[in-house]
Amino acid sequence: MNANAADTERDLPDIGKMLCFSIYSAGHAFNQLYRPLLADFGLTYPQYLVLVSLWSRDGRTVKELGEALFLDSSTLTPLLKRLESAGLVTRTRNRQDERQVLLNLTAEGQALKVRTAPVSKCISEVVGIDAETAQKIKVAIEAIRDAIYKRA
Amino acid sequence: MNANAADTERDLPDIGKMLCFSIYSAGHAFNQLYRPLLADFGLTYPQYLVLVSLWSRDGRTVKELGEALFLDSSTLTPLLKRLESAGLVTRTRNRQDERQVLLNLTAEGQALKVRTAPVSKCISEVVGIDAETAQKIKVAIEAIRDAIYKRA
DNA sequence: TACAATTAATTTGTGCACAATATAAATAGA
DNA sequence: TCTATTTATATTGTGCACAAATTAATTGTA
Repeated sequence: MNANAADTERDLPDIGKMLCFSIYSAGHAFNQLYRPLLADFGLTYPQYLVLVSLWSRDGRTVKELGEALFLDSSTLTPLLKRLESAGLVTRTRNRQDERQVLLNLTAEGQALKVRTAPVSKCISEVVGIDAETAQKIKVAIEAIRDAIYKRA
Repeated sequence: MNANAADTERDLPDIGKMLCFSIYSAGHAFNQLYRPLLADFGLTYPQYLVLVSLWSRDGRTVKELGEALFLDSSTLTPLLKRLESAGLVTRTRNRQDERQVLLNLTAEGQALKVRTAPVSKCISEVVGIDAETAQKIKVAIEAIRDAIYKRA
């Protein structure tokens, strides 16, 4: 193999060396880990993330929720309608600004905060790393995510 | 706030503290970063990952590809049909075992290996971290992914 | 050789995820 | 005030992602 071929080889993508693929595949792994646990409550993983967001701050608009989750309204609107159909959230137009839709948890939606508590405990047990290590990895991944969104 | 309330609070999920959410949102960020770059070649990010896999080992079955990408055939079959329609891969039943479908790159599919080389270069520039740091993060994420798949 | 069990791929149905577009309300400027 | 622009949601269309069920081929076993 000559020098040029070696140079070319070095730049070519290899699935085993791609950081993006590790993130992509780990995302699927988490989804599959959450799925059966959340299915007991009739929830999907993205729906659970919406509820987690609302549990810490209720009464937000779709846009604010989207900023927290890095999702836009075309993803959230149908998802929120499903949560509304399930009786977990209400969607009401803001009287002060009729463009906005305010999201509020119902009593049942609030109650899931406590009822689903064992889920997050189970997740951290399976992942099996200590809080500090997890925090370090999380910060590193967030830095990458934020770098991408800054440039793009 | 009494001790019980503090204990309860500690266990409740917070989107800002969840490692899984950083992975989930970083995955979307990568997808959005790749999208316009790959659109020039008529590819989606998952389609690109399939091609990357085949570039390093051509002639695999759907099952083998799925094991490499952590995807099952119900995801891959329609994706591979689209790549076939685009003239990038061929799908042929294995004569030795008619249950299997062998995947092979066409000349055009092979050619994309070189033509898309600038894409991965662009990605690493935007992510903007050195190879060693990226490697460390990748290994940590893979360990989490593998821990999940081992238990689930 | 029969025929049950396993395996590989496909099909079906549901739910994200997102670009592009549409709609309607609020705001800004002339 | 009138109209152009901006903003917040919703809609449409395409493509993953996966569980569950289906089909067809192979293997195991009596």
